[in-house]
Amino acid sequence: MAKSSPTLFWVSPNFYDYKRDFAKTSNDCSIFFQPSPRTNVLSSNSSSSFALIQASASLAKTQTTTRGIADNNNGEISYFCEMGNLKNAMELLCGSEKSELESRTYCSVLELCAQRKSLRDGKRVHSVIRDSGVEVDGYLGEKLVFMYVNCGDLREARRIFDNIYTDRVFVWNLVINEYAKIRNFRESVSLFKKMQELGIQANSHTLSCVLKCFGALGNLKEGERIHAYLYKLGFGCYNTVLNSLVAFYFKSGRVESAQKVFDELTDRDVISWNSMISGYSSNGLGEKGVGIFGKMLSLGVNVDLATIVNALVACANIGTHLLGRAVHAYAIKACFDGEIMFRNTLLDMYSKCGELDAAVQVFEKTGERSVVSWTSMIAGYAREGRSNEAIRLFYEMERNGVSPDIFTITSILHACACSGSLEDGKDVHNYIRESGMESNLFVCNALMDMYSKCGSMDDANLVFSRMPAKDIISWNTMIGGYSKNRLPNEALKLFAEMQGKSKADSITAACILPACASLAALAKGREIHGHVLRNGYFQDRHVANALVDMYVKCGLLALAQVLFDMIPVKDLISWTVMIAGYGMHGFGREAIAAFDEMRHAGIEPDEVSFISILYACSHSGLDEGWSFFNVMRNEYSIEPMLEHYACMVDLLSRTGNLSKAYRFIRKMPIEPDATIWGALLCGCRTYHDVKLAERVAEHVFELEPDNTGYYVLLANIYAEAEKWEEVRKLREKIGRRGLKKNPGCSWIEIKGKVNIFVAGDDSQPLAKKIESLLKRLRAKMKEEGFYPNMKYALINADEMEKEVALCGHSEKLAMAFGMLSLPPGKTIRVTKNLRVCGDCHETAKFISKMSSREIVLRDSNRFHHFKDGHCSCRGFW
DNA sequence: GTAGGGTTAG
Repeated sequence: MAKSSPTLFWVSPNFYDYKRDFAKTSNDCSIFFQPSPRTNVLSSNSSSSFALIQASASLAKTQTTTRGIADNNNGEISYFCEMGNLKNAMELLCGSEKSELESRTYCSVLELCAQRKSLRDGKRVHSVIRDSGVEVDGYLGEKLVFMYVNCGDLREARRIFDNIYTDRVFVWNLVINEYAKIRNFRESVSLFKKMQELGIQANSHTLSCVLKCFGALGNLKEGERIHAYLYKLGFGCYNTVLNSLVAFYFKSGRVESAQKVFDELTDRDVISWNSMISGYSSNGLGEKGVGIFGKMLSLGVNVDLATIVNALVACANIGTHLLGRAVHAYAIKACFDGEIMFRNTLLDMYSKCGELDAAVQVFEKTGERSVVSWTSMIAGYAREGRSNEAIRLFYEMERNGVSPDIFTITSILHACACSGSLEDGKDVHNYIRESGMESNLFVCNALMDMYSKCGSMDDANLVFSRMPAKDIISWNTMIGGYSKNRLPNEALKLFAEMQGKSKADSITAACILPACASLAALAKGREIHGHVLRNGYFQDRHVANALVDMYVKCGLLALAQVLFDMIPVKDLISWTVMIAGYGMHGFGREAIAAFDEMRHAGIEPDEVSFISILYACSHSGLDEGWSFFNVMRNEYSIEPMLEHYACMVDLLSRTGNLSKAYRFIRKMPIEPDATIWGALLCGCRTYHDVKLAERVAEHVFELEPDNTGYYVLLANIYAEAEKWEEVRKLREKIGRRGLKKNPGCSWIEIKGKVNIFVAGDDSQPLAKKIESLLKRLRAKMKEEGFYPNMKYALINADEMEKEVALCGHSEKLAMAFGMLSLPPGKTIRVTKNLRVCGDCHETAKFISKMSSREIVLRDSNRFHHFKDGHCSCRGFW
């Protein structure tokens, strides 16, 4: 296709084709536009207007003098006002006999005060008026309101306004508009309603403002009523009103209604067109916005700075820099490129289109950089994940004497959060304190997010607790922060505290569900599920995924699967959660099937979904794991991370290929961590390879010298091989190190209450009953020959052996508690913080057979479903 | 007569 003419290009009904074509054929976009240079306002001759003022002033002077010196000062004051000499007018006013001053004189001074925005002088005039005892009648009162509004003292303006009971629509508009300016739209609307009750008819100014208010308040119904009302009042062809209506519909997301109003607008001006461009892009229809810009050009509509700015925003919205470059070229020819607003928008457009280098170029060529220029650049770096450069720029900005504002602060905090740089974040926090921005809601929310992402929930909580006002984002940030930082109890506590203070939304649900999942707090999770259903939050994919994950981790795999099937459009996360779920519950085959189905659905797996599938294979002892490992590297070019290697070592170890696993670790291109060696150590225990275990343990102890679990594991290996001398040596080694113990702990939720058990703890209310139940069980197990491993009992009872002997007994206590507290036949669901111990595993099998009830035990590694004397892990754990 | 509608950064 040949290059199209500028007109053809822009008015094309099928924009996409042209866009494609454009990208192929054009490098120099400027040729598509033929702008006429903008009229330079500054070059117009201002001396003529100055002469006009002088002439009228001398005329006033003549009039004053003809009236005579003996006359009062009213004329002279008015003369000074006309001259614009506020100082002299004020001096004369204050020096005059109060009784002589006329109402119209006050009015002219007030007018000038308003014009000069001098609240100080305005207040002095007001005080003179009060002293003089002149009646503040309607007209003077209105002037006072006008002055106070113009000088920015809305409180005082409102006080006078409420006292004068004016029926002049102009004055009402003044106040209504001022409330809208400070974004107190409710007050504007309330005054508008009052005005209507009083029978004061709105004019076009009123309607424009009120439409803006309803747009901002998201009140579609009321706005539509104004739409009908404005026709009734005869404003149906006022472009100012219709422009507001267009903006209102766009703001309310009613693109078609906006379009219709625009189509029927006969008297379109540049603002009408600009509103269309901005409205389209703010509704995610950047292409249409750019199309409107093209149409403006082809129709020869004069564009202004706002047009260019809006067009660039539309380009940024589409995300292709080629169109943006075309607008850039046009703007240069039309002489807009010196405008700081244009440059800032241009910079942002390039940065959002992924052309950071171009953005830097614009930034560097911008002589007078405003805070917006710096902030856009910082945000650009942060967006690309180049946090360090963002932070560097932040300090450079300070050195250049530009003060950051709220936008800068939130952008830089975001950069610190992304790079996890707590120190820089704290520096920024110091700056925030010094500059008094600590009470700003946005700043606080960004601060909490930064601290949470940098892993310091204590700091986040400090900010949270000192916030003067919190919104839903503040709560969600904290709850989500606790969840992500593995502080599920704190998350649940805060969620409870939130009740009655702020209404939970779908994001809250997505933030709190992982906490329920991590604690296996099924009752709480179900409660939130109810909340999700009542509010229709299941439509939110984050919520749906979090719900599936919660049920997976609470042990209700079947329910998780039902919910998963109900998700209409499943994303990568949905699939990954389900695949991991199958894996955790020992359904390796199902995990593989789900993985294949996901790929058939055209969803590309990422490194996390590969961890899920590799984990599933290893936990079910499936050799297919190897083919997935290779597919990941060869087909998807994903470099294996420690987690992937750990799965492979686990798979080799479980399937008895211990020396292969050892060689595999040795050949890893990245440094193995304790988890990897630990996986092999587990294998050594399963296959009773003491020799290898000793070699492996050396690595493990070197990498994680303080992790008790690994010492216990090695001790178990020795004990099972009846190497008591080695057990003793190990004990000595541990004694020298003075290890912190990580106590085994299990919990079971009954009627929503979480009951926690620690090994050896007999302070539970049912402790006696639990003890005797376990005694009876033990005896019965012996009787039926269900007790394969009595080796633990041989160990001498001192501290180390006690831990070995008692290891995992907390789950036994929890299971017994479940048997005593739950009705017969009801599934017992127990969660443990460490891996389940072998003895308890046998006990659980026995209980499931003897009492014919299912036991679902979640340990730190996976799920064990015990039924009829068998476990779903089939010995793999 | 005085005012109003669209305008860059999170």
